[in-house]
Amino acid sequence: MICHIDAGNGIPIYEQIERQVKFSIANGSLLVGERLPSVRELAVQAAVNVNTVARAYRELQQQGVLDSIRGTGMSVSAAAPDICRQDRLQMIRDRLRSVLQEALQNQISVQEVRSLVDSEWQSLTQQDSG
Amino acid sequence: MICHIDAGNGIPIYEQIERQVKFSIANGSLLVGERLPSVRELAVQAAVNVNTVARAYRELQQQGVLDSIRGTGMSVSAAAPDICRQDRLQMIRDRLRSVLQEALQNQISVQEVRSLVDSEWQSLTQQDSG
DNA sequence: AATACTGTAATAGTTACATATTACACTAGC
DNA sequence: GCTAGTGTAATATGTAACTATTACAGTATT
Repeated sequence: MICHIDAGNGIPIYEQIERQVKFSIANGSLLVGERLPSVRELAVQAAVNVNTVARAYRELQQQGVLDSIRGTGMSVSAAAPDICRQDRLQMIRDRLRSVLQEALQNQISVQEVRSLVDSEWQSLTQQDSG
Repeated sequence: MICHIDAGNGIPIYEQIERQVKFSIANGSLLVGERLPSVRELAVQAAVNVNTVARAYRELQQQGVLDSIRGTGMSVSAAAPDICRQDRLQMIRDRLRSVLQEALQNQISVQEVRSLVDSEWQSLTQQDSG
């Protein structure tokens, strides 16, 4: 589990962790029953406080994505893949919708948006500089 | 000047106001020399505190977009259209980039993103329910 | 002068997020 | 039993954003 935290995107850190765990499960990078890194371990790796990771794990447990075994750790629940595959595109869709809404309200055309998407995607895939 | 505030998009209110003023100037909805609504007036219209509007206006003034005349109000500066036209797509681009970055990091394809853009755009243009 | 409007400023209180620190309860391995 | 590792919880601190309120300084109109 590698975790990328972007401090400048307006999404709380604990939520970014939640999202990335869900994506990893949807991808198959995390399998049912597999152990997650401990809160302390992930906190160090992501340069973040233990409480922040704990909050992410707690919410994922409440959503039924993770099983918590006190003293042992967190593991991917049996129901997790279904949940996460369902959420996979929806998570992106919601963020996208917010941007498109602003664009639409301010007289920006679909063509301009499409063009921005393609050019930015190309810029991101050429090299992971950002 | 009609101002749409979205409480759930992670962007501070004062910044949303800034952006919408800039878009309006870039669009030609606000012309050079034109008076903006007073801080109190816009605060009521947007259901927001006066201080929040004042902060947006102050920052726009510091960027050279607005001229402030104490006792009279704020007006669109001569330099504003150039600045705002330059920022127009860039503001959307930056938000878009952040979403695309998350999509890319989590194994979502360009095709899927393009499809989301088109379907969400259609959903937004069919009727302004959001 | 009086009034009503401007922007501006200062203060205080609230909420959300994140941090640092300490402690507790549980489990596994020796 | 001891130790080292789990998740969990409580407390305190700091910061950013927002609100509410009050006050002040300038301008325009009457």
